[in-house]
Amino acid sequence: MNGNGASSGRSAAATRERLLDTAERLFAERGYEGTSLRALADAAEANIAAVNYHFRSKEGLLQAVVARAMTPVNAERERRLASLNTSGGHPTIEQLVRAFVEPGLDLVDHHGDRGPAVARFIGRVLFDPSPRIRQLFADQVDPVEGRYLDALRLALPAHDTDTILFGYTTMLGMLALQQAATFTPVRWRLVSGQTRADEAAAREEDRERLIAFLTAGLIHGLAR
Amino acid sequence: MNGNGASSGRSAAATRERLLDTAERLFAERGYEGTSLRALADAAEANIAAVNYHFRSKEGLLQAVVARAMTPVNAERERRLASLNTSGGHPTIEQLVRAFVEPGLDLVDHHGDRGPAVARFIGRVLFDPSPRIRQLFADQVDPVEGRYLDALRLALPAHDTDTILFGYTTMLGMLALQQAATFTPVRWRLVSGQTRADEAAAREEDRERLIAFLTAGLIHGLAR
DNA sequence: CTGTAGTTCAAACGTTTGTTTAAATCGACT
DNA sequence: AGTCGATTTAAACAAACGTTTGAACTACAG
Repeated sequence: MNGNGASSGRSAAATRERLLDTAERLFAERGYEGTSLRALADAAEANIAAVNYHFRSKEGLLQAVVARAMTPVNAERERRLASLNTSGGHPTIEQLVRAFVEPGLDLVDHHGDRGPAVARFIGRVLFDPSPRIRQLFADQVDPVEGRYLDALRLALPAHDTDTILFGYTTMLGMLALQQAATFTPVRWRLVSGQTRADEAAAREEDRERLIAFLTAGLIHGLAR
Repeated sequence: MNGNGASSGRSAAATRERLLDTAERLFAERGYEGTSLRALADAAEANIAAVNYHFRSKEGLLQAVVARAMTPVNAERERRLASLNTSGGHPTIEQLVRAFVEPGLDLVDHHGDRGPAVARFIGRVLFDPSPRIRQLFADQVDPVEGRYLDALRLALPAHDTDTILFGYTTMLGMLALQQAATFTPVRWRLVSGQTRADEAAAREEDRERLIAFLTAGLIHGLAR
């Protein structure tokens, strides 16, 4: 048997990795349906058939990209949630918000150059119309989701299930929204010529804004 | 000249209307790219070429659907904004939120059977990956958007431009989110068998929740 | 009845889509 | 050197896409 895969023409069996990286970037920029396998293969400097060889299909590739991006996020959320529960006393709303939102936002920082692409990709997937794709994503997030809803319920004992669900959905949606960063009115952002450094600072500001906004909304913005 | 259009095989030149209604519904359910002209024509009981005859192209059809849905929303927003400005004194945050959000949410109620489809359609368009589509929508909303940002700035004089933009983007995003109603964890919603009446009641509750959440976030959740 | 403009229709256009095939090429091991 | 399994490649596949065509059909005006 061969075992690893250092192979032919190019670098190694890094073809698989290149396909993942490129898919992540193109799916983030153009969406899943908007990205053709041919454009993807070209950009990855690979053959069209390589996609069907390494992953089963285009959807298999999507699943792999989602899994690679979400696995660490899920783990980190689980870790933080457990840490909050064992540290005695009920966690505060802000602690819960941070435990959910920050692992998502950290996608950007923990992946070097690929960071922005990963985050926008996940945001896009969340908003995709296709039930198939949403199901695919839900399967990845499902287990942690249940525990979070339970924790939210404990932290907001005065509210009914619908209200809790609204709060959770809002948190999830606003996170995805910020990750997709899709429709900030462009003119305004471009008024001041932004440098690379400015972008990083703006991201940091937006992170705290998001957490503050969500915390305030959950505490002061839910009926009863 | 002919003038009107009562015509051949079927009812009238209601073909145009049927195409608009069907496109609205299918675009809402499957997204723009996910809807083929053939499936659309079948569902509308029309010929494929009818789309290119009545509208110039598939994108022309999309533009027509967006315009039909957004024109009254824009007008209503403009009307409310003007009414707030002439009634003396600065409008409150909640008044501003309502003036922006309610015309959007009213889409559901003001269109009879088509209501839910219209709202979800607009939500979907807002989250579409394609720059073309987002541009198309921006062109419809642009003029009112500027006036809203000015009003927000006046109502929140202590905050800088970035913060105002964050607040506006959040408002826009959460409205679209609720309109798309795309990723409420399905299991939870279905725990209690919901009747038609329950859905209407739940929508009314979500409306107030959204307004309260946004108001609270804008007042208590923005730094400085 | 004839003429004309508006609308519908079946059919075909040329691309592009995701997927499959079968041969070529590779590195590792005996 | 030679075999084997893993990988890459060019080529072709059928299906679906948005769009265009030209004839058929409708209704009304003269």
